[in-house]
Amino acid sequence: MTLPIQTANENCEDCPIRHRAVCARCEPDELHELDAIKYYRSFEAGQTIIWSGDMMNFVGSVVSGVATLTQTMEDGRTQMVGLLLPSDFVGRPGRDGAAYNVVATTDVVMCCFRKKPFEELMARTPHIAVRLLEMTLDELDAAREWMLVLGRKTAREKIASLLAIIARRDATLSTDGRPGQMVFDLPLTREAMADYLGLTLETVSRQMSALKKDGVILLEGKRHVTIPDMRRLMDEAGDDSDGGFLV
Amino acid sequence: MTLPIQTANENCEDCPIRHRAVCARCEPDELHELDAIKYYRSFEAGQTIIWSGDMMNFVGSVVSGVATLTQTMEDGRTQMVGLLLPSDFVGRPGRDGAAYNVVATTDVVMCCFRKKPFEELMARTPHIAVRLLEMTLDELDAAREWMLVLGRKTAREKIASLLAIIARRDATLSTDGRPGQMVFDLPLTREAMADYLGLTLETVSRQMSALKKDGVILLEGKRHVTIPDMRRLMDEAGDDSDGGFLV
DNA sequence: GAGAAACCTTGACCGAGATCAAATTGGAAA
DNA sequence: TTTCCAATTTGATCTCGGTCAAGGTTTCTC
Repeated sequence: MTLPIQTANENCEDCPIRHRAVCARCEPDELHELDAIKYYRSFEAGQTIIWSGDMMNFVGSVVSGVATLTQTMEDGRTQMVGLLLPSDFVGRPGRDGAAYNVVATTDVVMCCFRKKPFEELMARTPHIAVRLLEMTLDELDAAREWMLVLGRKTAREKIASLLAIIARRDATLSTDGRPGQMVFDLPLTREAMADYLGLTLETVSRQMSALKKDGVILLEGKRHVTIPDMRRLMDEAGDDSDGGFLV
Repeated sequence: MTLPIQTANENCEDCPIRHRAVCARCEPDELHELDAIKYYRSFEAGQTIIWSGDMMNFVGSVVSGVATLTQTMEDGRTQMVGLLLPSDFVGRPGRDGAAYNVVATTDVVMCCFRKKPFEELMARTPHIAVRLLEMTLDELDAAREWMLVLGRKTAREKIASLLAIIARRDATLSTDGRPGQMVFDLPLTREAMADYLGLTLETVSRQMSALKKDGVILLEGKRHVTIPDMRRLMDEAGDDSDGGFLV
């Protein structure tokens, strides 16, 4: 499992672009040039950041908060195709139209660059493009991993897969520090989970209840989740390995 | 619809890398350097080119033939996650292990570069990385488009979506040149179609028969397909637009 | 051209997940 | 606290696509 979910930056000062998305190996003058075309934008929870089809005159990355990428059919069926977390990159150098809706699920701050100057800088600076290429290849792997989930897994396996991914991203070890035990708050509603998994929210709810009844997860309230045995959860997810979890 | 299916090169001499994948804007000396680390490999239909988990000491692109990217669960469920056609790029600069099986569905010729020198060249040559980034972003868009198909479309819509994609890639206009009419040979077995669509081969067969009965497609034999009305097929695919077909 | 082996189609039946329809919970506002 | 409303759970029923099974085609081999 390698959805585009990543741990927060470790050494970020003010803008994740600087060291994760683009400039891990930038020279000072390149950083200065990036600074010159950089600006920040804030969004409230629920607000749409980008509409599918919009002109996009910027690229950027998430500084804080969570946003989702979704595609929608005209009859309303929607499929989430990605999750944007701090340090994740948005936008396409070399293309103007946005391909999906980007919606803030929490309050979000983005660090943006005007597209034209960014592209020009990229054309002169190999490691910026190389870094973006690496990130994009990671996202592609994640999207393809998710195609297996969507195409071939059962509802129970889908839920377990999603919980495993979220746990990997931002679970804390429980207070008693039992190895393999993880605790976290779900950052998604049941409906958002359903949109991610290609299910209905009723099925999500039923499978969450089933996993709880079977002791695979513990629930306090609707959102607070404890995984007593991560290995067990991975088994339920049907992953043929540890899913990269222990790598 | 923008699966990683692309039309064949228009100006290719011997190696698609030269102008599509990497070197559309290469200087002569860069081309020469690429030549120095380039070699060709041939594969027979049915042969596995890369096993998931294998060490990959090369990157490259398809010169001729068709290959598939598949992921498999230990119980045998498999999901195709990409189709490789002439000019498509394979491999990850910056990563050693392959993430999926790559299988030749026809005889395939690949143009390969040893990974280390390729990475070094890329680190010095911005437009190589920029070009690969553009291609990878296209593939990412395609994968995400496919997530909608896998997660939210009905069996009939899935089949129609796949036919539309294949038609867009390599259909010829019919002899009478009727606008909107397209003719092509399916490059996939029913089982491969099922693996692409997250269905069983029986369901694929039934839906093909249904589309035929309803006049959406005409079949001669099992593989030769005529689309009398492309617009009608797009409607059956449930796409909210022309799916990029007329762009 | 006979036989074999893929490949494909069709039918009967079943079940996982969708749909429709109430409850129930829980957090925020008053 | 009480009310309210969105989020969630649970139940009853239905349906699409899966599963199992039997033939039918096409292609390859000898």
